Formats: sequence, C-alpha cells, structure tokens
Amino acid sequence: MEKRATIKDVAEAAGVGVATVSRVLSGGSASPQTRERVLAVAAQLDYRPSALGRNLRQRRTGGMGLLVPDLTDTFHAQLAEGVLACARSAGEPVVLGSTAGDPEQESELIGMLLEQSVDRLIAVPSGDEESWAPALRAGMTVVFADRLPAVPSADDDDPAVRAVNDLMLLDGAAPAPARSRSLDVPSVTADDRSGIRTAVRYLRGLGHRRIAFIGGPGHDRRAAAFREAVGEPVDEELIVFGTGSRDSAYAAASGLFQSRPDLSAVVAGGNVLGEAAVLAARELDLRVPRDVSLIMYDDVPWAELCSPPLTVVAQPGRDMGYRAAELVLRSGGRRPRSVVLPTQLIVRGSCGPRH
Amino acid sequence: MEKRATIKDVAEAAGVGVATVSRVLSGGSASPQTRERVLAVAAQLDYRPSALGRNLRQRRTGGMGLLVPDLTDTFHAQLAEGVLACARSAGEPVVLGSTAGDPEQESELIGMLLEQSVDRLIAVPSGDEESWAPALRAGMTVVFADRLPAVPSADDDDPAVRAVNDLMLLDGAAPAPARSRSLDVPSVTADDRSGIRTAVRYLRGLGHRRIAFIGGPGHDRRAAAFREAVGEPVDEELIVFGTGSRDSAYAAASGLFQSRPDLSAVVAGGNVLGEAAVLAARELDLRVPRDVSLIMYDDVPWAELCSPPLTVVAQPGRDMGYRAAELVLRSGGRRPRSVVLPTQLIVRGSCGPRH
DNA sequence: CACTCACGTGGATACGTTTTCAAGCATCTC
DNA sequence: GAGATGCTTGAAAACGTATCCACGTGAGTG
Repeated sequence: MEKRATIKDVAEAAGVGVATVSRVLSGGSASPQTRERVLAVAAQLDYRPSALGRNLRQRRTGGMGLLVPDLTDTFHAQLAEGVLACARSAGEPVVLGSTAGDPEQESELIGMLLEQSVDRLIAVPSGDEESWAPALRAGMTVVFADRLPAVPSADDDDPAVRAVNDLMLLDGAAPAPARSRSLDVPSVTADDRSGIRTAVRYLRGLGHRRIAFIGGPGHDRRAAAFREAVGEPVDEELIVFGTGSRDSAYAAASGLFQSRPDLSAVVAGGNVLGEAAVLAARELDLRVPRDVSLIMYDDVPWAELCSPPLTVVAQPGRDMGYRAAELVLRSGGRRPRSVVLPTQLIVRGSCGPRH
Repeated sequence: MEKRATIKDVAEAAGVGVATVSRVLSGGSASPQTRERVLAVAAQLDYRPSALGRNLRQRRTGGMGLLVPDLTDTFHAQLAEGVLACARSAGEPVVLGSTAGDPEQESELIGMLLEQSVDRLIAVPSGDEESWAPALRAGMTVVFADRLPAVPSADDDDPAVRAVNDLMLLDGAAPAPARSRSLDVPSVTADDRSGIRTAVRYLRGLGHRRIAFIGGPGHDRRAAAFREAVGEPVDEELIVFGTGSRDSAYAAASGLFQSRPDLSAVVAGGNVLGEAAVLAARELDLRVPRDVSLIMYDDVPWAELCSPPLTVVAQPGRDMGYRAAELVLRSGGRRPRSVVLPTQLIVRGSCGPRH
C-alpha cells in the first residue's frame, strides 16, 4: 500500500519542472540529456502517469465502451474478444456493459459511460435509432457492430421510411450498405444478405421449398434478406421471432415446428436460435437432416459437436470486433467508412436432400 | 456536441456554493429547501456529476476490473455476466481484460488498471502468486474467482509448501479452503473437490476403473481432487493437461485416447476440454458412452446439444461472478470471507456402464 | 443577557496531469 | 556586433470534484 510517485516527485528528483517531465513522457521535444535523466529517474521511482489527472485535463477518458446484449451468446463473446485484442495492443481500457437486449438497460449504461466521460463506444445495439440519438448528441464516437439500430416502430408505417429500408436491401448487387440511415454512424457488419442468400440457395439446391427462418432481436436485416432470397410469394408464417432469451427462442422454434410440419428446412438467424432449433427438433423427434435440414448463422466451436455437425453461415466475429475497435480508435481522422465483412457457408452435416 | 453542465453551473444557477451542491448530491446534510432547489436546478440543467473530477479528488476510480483468460470459454462468459449484473445494479463500471491465460498479458493488464487507478479487481488468475504480489502491494482489493493462483513453480519442490498444499486438499471433510495460501486474498470458487469426487464415484458406480482426467491451465485443484478421488495408486499417465488453446486441448485429448485405449471414462476439467474430448473421441471412432464415458466440468447450454447430451458437473458461473462482485464492492467492511459454492452432478447421456 | 452548541453554508484547497506562454540562451546571419 | 531565429525550459492555469475549515445564525441553557 505504497503511495505512487507523481509527476511532481519525478520533476523534483530530476531537478526539472513538471512540464518537462510531461513532455518527455508524452513524446514532446527535450534535450537528449534531460530526456535521459528524466527517463532514468522515472524508471527508478517506478513512476506511472495517473490516467486520472490526464483524463481530467483532457476532459475525456481514454479507451472505449463496449455494449453487448449477452456475453453468453458465443458470437458476442467472439466479438468482444476482438475488441479486447485491439484495445490491448493499443494499451487502452475497455469498459464493458451487458444490455440483455433491453433498450432501457442500454440507455442506462450509455448514461454511465457518459458519466465516466467515455466518449468512444462500440455497440451491438438493442434500442432503436431514437434511443441512440442522445448518445450521439452528447458527442460520443459510436460504431455499431453486427447490426444497426432499428428504425423506430412509430415510423415503420411511414411509406417513405419503408421505401428507404427496402431500397437498402433491394438495389444493386453490391454488399448491403451498412451505414445507419437517419443516424450517421459507421458500422462493422457481416454481409447478411449474401450470407442468407447463399444459405437459401444451398437449401434450394437440395430440393427444399418450404424453408423457415427463426430470428431474434436485431435480426431484421437477416429476415429481410431471407424474404428477398426466397422470393415471392413469401410465406410469412414461416418467419418467426424470439425475444432474445433462450426460452423464448426455444418456444419460437418449437412452435414453428409444430404449426408447420410441412417445412423441410430452417435457417436460424443466430447461434442461440440454432441451439433452440436443435433442441426443439430433438424434443419433437424430428431428425436432422432426415426430417429437417438446418443452417445456423454464426460459426461457434460447438457447432461441430452436434450430431450431425451443424452447417453454418460463418461470420468473422473476432474480426468484426477488432475492426470496430480500430474504427472507433482511429476516429481521429475523418469520419470513418463503414465496413462489411464477408460471410462463408461452411457445409457440415445438418442439411440433406428434401425427403 | 453540447458541453455538459458542471457543478459550478448548478451552484450559480441555484445561488449556492459548489460545496453545497456537492453535499446535496452526495447525500450530505443540507436544509430541506436548499436541497430541493439544488435538486430542481440540477435536473433542469440535466447535470450529471463528472466521474473524472470525483475520481481525481478521491484518487481512485470507481467500479472494478475484471480479468478472464478467454471470453469464448462459455463458463467465463457466464461468470462475466454475473459480475456485470452486480456492477450494473450498483451503477458501477467494469473494465474488462482478456488475458489468454498468459501471465505476462495479465501483468500488463494489471498495470493498465493501476494506471487507471482501478483499485478493485476480480480475476480468474493465470499467473502464479508471485506475479500477483505487485498488484496487492499496490493496494488493490482483489478477489479471485473460479481458481487460485498457482504456487510459484520454484517453490513447488519445497517440501514445506507441498505439505501445506496437500493439507489443503486432504484434511477434514469440510469444503476445500478457498483462501489463497501465501497471498491473503478472498476468493469465490466452486467446491471442486466435492464436484470431482462425485463425478468419479458416479463413474466408479458404473463399473469404470480406468478413469482419465483432462485439465487445462488453472485446473490443478481439480486434478489434485481427481487424484484424491481415484485413490492410490494413481496412474499419472491418465492425467493430462492442455495449455489453454482449443488446439492444445484437442491434442491432449486425442493423445490420451490413442496412448491409453484401455481407459473407459474421462473427466474433462472444463468445457473447452470437454469439447475437445468429444471431438477427439469422434475422430477416433470412439462412441460415447458405449466406448468411453465422459463427464465435463461446467454446465453450458450446448452440453445438451451433443448426442448424447453431456453429463456434467455444473458450477454456478453466473452466481460466482455476482458473488465475487459483491465481495469486491463491499470490501469497505472488514476483510471479506471467501466463498465456496456447491457443484451439482447433472446426469444426461454421456456416461454408461463399462463395456 | 451572555455563552455554548449545533447546524447550514460557502470559500478555498488539493487531487495529477497537460498545455500555454514567455523567458532564457545559444547559434546563425547580415 | 546587433538582430533574428530556433530550441529548451519552468511557472502557471486549467480540468470538475470532494472536503477541510471558518463563519454566521438560530436555538437552547445558565
């Protein structure tokens, strides 16, 4: 419980002013001999500059915030690992918050970060654009990862907004635009449209016609891509959503299987949903892939453990986190461009020909 | 990008001194009318006290640090969720670091936390006791979770130390003492000894005689408990370790299966090891549980997805995190006692009678 | 009435740093 | 040799808060 040396101690011990010490340690200019002496004294006193003083002076905390719905979702854990890796190599701290997919908790956590003067945030958003406005207004540098905030439901019926959204998904063959619409926030996402399309085509190639989609919160883009991929007419009954908890995911999957025994394949929008689908199928004595083929979004280590091993659409979770952290750190330059990373269909054993 | 109101602004707007504002907001004494007016003005200006100023003044950052080897290990993710839940309800920030099981990275992260003046830390330690000494000397309040730092290898041959360690595991029937030996640090751990013993007895009851243990870094206590549970003579060849990575876990499991085809059951010391065991068994055409029975430490959602579903020793990861956070926060009181949580054998389908 | 006591209050200080500014000094140029 | 130029340097001011201390006021007590 020794008291740490301050810059003042170093200055006195080295016989120089505090300003000089600060300059030497921050890479400013100084004569070689002073520099050397200061460095020596600092090392000798085991001096480490206090982030508190610096932060107060610069009116901002270094590092970044990270907001994820649920670390127990392996994909989010991968993403977090990516962020941490980048932050570590930059020597910056990461303050983490788990939102449980609840916009309210998300807002509270943003408030907490604001209080800490953390002005850089990378988030897998749960709230809609409206709930994100305050954070931006407060001057935060935000990067969305994995998904974009939903357009507020009130505007969902607004034909203009709808048109814009549809446009996002339908125009051209280029990777889906990933920048948030009304919000001007960069993002790092996977190419959901391409990933889903590949999955659906693969299933089609195996003869499947009745393909279902099970999504969770934040999977709207994937659902939209799914609708696009299956083409008209889309059977809306085959598109179901859970609320984020494992229980609700299971309920959604189980309900789907029971209400539509005619379906022969299902695409799960995330690993928690995939898990639920496997569980529900087993419970209902549906055999994979004989009775139902399954493709899961997210490649996670345990996908190989299932029998049969799960065919998945892999998205590079770790890379996404790393890139997002890079974006939010390098925001010193101009407003960074959004990033869209490729997905990859990894064929294992959970899909078979329609029976 | 509005500049936030400071305590000074509030003081002026309310016609009082800054000291009064500070008192009102920190729960100090003030006349009811001043209190009310200050509160009103603060709300009106949307004033939020800056953690920067407060931290500098009190020479310590609020909140806590959290150090885990790998978030991708679902157990650690559960633990982290527990910590986050407790921190959130206390309104405190959590700064997270992932050590990859590397003592060096761990030390670097501790240094970073020190620089941030984060003086409360909950850690799943990777380094040995020696490497933890500096953190304690710096005055950090540390709580270990899930495991304790190893005794430095140099001392491992010291008979006295060894005796103490053995004592820890052998004396009495009470839950294993969880306080670190030479370090005086409280901890939150599962009752490894009881968990392992139950698993081994269960396997014994099924007729298994050659039982192996696959561990990872930090699983020394579990390995020791395993040795104790199988009793003399222990076949040391049946106790193998990976280094922490999935690859090395797989290599350890695969090597074990190949070098000792006579084993009929295996206990995996953690979910990553369990995953590796399943994979390796499948690769070698060993059928579970027909050819080899498997018990995995840690209950994780995907344990049920395997076929057969995995029999596990469940430890309450989330609770452990929550309790650890409570300990580290309430350290205002006297030195907190360590906590040992119970484990539970959850029988599913991965164990069968010896064949 | 004088004295004490308790309490509400605000001024001032300190926390450790970065940054601005002006001064000191040596070298260079005409 | 005088002025200009460049570099190094330290004093001082901020950043936003909590807390010490002294002051004033009112009530209670002798």
